[in-house]
Amino acid sequence: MNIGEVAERSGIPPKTIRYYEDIGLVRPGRSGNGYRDFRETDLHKLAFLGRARALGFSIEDCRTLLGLYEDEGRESAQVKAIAEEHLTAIDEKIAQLQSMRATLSHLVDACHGDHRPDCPILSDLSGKH
Amino acid sequence: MNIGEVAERSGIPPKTIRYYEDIGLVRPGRSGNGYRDFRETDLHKLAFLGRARALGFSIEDCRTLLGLYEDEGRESAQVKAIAEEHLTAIDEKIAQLQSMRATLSHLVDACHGDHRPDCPILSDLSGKH
DNA sequence: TATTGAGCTTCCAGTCACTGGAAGCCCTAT
DNA sequence: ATAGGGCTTCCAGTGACTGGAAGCTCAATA
Repeated sequence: MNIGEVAERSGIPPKTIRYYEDIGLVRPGRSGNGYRDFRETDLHKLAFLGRARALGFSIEDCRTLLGLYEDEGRESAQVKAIAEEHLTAIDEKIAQLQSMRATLSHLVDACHGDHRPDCPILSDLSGKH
Repeated sequence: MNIGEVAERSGIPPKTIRYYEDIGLVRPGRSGNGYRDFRETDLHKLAFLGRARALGFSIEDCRTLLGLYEDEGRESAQVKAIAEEHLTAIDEKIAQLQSMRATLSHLVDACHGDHRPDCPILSDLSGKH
């Protein structure tokens, strides 16, 4: 399978697939012409990576998860630990964004947004007084 | 004022202040010994930047906001437009994170997390079947 | 057979907003 | 004289790609 077909079937762009090979996440073979030659297992891996990335796992987490996936002797506790840690990180990010959102939303509501220069948003950013 | 004092009073690390000078956000003078020499207005600007960054505005947004802040002839509508656009972006990020969170949270709950290898998280990532 | 054009290759650079580290100057206190 | 802390510049690395250039391969068409 050439990279184009794999890209289409996995939903991952060719550039990204090459990058994943660079950093050792997949190791496709090569055809006589120098083209990458992907097997079904490579496609499967890439789809796995696509889903893991869509859940926000870092590349290093993905690498570990892929390793666990291929390790018959894994303990589900290892997987769960990674997922829980990631979940905590997501919760922290959400909380941070919601805090920004709250402040910003107040400021936007307070700004009349017309041709005059007075602006509560800028006042706040400048330290109010 | 030397960079150390400005860093302490603005809450922005010296490295970051130098970086802000590099990209033209602040333009401190220089003392005879080559040290940066900050005035109160520079400090004020840096504090402004710190607050804007804390609300998640990009550096380019910060540059624009700073420009508007210093422009007596600004229209508050310009400021509000930037803030509203940023608010929308924040809402999109929150929605995306919440969607990840929901999926991941289900998977974590479904995983018993013990010494056995069966794992709904990995099953899901691998495409289930 | 010659020539398109699409698809593939590698390599380099850029993104964003810093951050770490190295090498070296300046200033104050002991 | 020396030690330390603070300051300077410059270079490189972060994460995860992404864009672009130069050039090779392949299938189809004129």
